Amino acid sequence: MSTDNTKPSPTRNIPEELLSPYDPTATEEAIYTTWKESGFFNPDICIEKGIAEPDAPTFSMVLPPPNVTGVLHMGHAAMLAVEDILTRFERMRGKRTLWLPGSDHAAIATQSKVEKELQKKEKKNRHDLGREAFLERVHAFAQDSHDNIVDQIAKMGASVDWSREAFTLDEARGKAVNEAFIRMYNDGLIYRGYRVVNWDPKGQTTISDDEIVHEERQASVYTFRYGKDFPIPIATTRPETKVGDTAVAVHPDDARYSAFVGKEYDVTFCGVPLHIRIIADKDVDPEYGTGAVGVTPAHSMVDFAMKERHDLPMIQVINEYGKMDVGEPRLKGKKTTDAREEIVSWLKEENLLEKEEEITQNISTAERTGGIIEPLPKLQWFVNVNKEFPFQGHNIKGIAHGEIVTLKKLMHEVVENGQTTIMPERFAKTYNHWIDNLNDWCISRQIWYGHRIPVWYKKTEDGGDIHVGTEAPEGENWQQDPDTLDTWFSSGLWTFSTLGWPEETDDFNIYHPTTILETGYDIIFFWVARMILMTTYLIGDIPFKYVYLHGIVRDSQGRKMSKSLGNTMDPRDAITLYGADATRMSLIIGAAVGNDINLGEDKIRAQKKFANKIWNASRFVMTQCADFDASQETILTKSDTENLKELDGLVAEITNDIEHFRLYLAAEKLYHYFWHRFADVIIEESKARITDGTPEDKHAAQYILSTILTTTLKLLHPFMPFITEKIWSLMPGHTTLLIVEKWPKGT
RNA sequence: GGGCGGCUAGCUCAGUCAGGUUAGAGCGUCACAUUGACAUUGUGAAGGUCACAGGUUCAAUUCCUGUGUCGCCCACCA
Repeated sequence: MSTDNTKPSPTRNIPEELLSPYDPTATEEAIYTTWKESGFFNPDICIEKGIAEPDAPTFSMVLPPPNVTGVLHMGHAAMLAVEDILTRFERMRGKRTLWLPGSDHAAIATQSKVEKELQKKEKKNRHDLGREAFLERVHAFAQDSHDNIVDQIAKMGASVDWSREAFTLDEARGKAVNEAFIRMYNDGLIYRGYRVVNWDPKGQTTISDDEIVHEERQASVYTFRYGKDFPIPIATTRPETKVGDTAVAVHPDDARYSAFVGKEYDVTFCGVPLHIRIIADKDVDPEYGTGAVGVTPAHSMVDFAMKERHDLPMIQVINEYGKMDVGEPRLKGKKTTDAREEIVSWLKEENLLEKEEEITQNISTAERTGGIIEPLPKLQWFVNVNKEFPFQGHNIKGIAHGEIVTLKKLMHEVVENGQTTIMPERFAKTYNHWIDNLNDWCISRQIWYGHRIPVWYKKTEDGGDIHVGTEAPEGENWQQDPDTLDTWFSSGLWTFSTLGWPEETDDFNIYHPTTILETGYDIIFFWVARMILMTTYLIGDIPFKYVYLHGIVRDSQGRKMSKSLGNTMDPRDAITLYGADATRMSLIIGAAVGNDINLGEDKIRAQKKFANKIWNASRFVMTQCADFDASQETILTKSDTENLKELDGLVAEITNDIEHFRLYLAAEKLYHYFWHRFADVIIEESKARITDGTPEDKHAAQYILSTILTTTLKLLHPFMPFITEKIWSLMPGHTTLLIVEKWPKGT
């Protein structure tokens, strides 16, 4: 430092630390440690220390548990900022405030990540290691990610109660998962069924409908007949599946084909004998293609549904590896794409192909592995969303105890009756639409990392026994189901599994239902809907009163951040360069509920300047008020009174905005007020009064400055916790922490 | 195919889901000033037919209808 000491020093009364420009990196870690050690993140300690009354209203929220697949991105940072603002606000308002952290094992995402690494580094797959050894690897990876994530959450300043931290795959959550599964099984809401499911040949597991991503591809659609004498031509994009056809469906009113309905034909299709029945089904669109559909019950969900309606046979011709599984040597063992070519050339040879056209079609791929979904018939576990059962709870408006309901009905009801409010409102429509089109949820996965299905099988002479329970029953040879549960099954329990359920705990009684769920709109189906499903059924109550959906953080041009575009921004870098406070502010300003956030570095830099402004203004006020005597009588001028009135107005507005989740507005107003009213005008005007004014005038000016500073620091604290806490600690007479100061009230 | 959202200053967005004087902010740009809280500064300026077209109204960026455009979600017309 090259500070020369020759100048008269107006700064002699301020603490050393305030002299240099604000340096977030030097401050933040120590401040976070102070908070953590104070215990104020934990509501029990707040009550113990008199910060919150024992009977104060509660504010509770779970942290959407980040996946233990790596590090946090800007979207997480935005989420943490919003949630921490709400938490700090309510804590300062004296509520019993709980923000409960944790992480998600993210079954398939984590496993496939570890598998990829294993393949890349050691050229091994999970079977080379075996279940136990492989799981050890996954656990080590998950632990590592977890530690990183915890560190990042702290760096953002999140005031989560670490003493209650949970993990979706820990022992306590395992109990909740088993309890939920067993109850649902006993009520007939979970069943095992042989159905066509979404099979991911790459990940070698089933996945749910929601884990499918549609991708547009060019494809050929072929119009042909099974044989020369077959009366009806059909069209398909997947000729290779046609060796599994057992019917041709036409519309009941289609005059062209009505004469054939009910007839049966035997043909040999590319060497494979087929027995085809002509059926009439209203699901067939007579306008499309030839108006006739080849029905392949084993390899198409719609066709499977037709099979159920018309009692057709089902022949599986493709196996789990996406290879043909039929006797004909031309096809057997071939990949589906190769088999397709074989069949097309066979059709040409036989002169059966009538037309070939190019179309764009949507192809189903697996979200995590990118594998192309192969619909296959498999014996799997499902949650039945349409099954009727008597409602066991008491806390859902409009539904009486014992009333016959379905899971769909419960999910609809709590949003419709206003018990749970989805924000922004438009997403309630999306939510309802999703429920209306919801099919049974396939919850079993053929992967190793996750909650093992609590079901036991035993082979017997006349088939087998099944037992649903946490432990194997008495007797020999019981084998647990090798499959694990969809990761969202355990996250669906998150609002209450984290509070000790199924035990009757104080935490559960006090903090459930939670006040608000803040999460990204991209997981409204995966998670929000599943939580509502699980909670309404298992608890007979809502999981949360409000759902605050935030958008996606994009780059400054509105593009999605992605590694391939090279426009990603690591929150850790942003924090290092500009500080956590600036990073938080940049993610809040301009981010209305449900809107995507365009974030450029400029925006963060601007907020760092703001932090510096706060720092310097505070330093100035402290200097000027060093000789302020609070015991002296204050005579305010008219403009002083107006300034205080304006401050009161600000307090009221900020309070109102946060209460209504308009954080972006509150942040902008604070920014504007502090900089352009307080610093630019009020402080400027005070300068002359303090240097040249009468003692009374000087005193009044000092009173105004310190009052405004004190109040604005409180208002700013939820948004910029580190710098405000730091300044607070440097102000004379402050021995307590700003984090638990009382939120200001307008007069 | 169904549904949803955006379109306001060069860029990113506000405009508080109850229409009304010169439509706001940040960043950027330009000019000037200042080293006595802060050059991470101050003052000032330029810059907008509020996508377009109809309609309702005394009055529309704001309400209604339609069009265009960009984007998103859902959906196995084989």
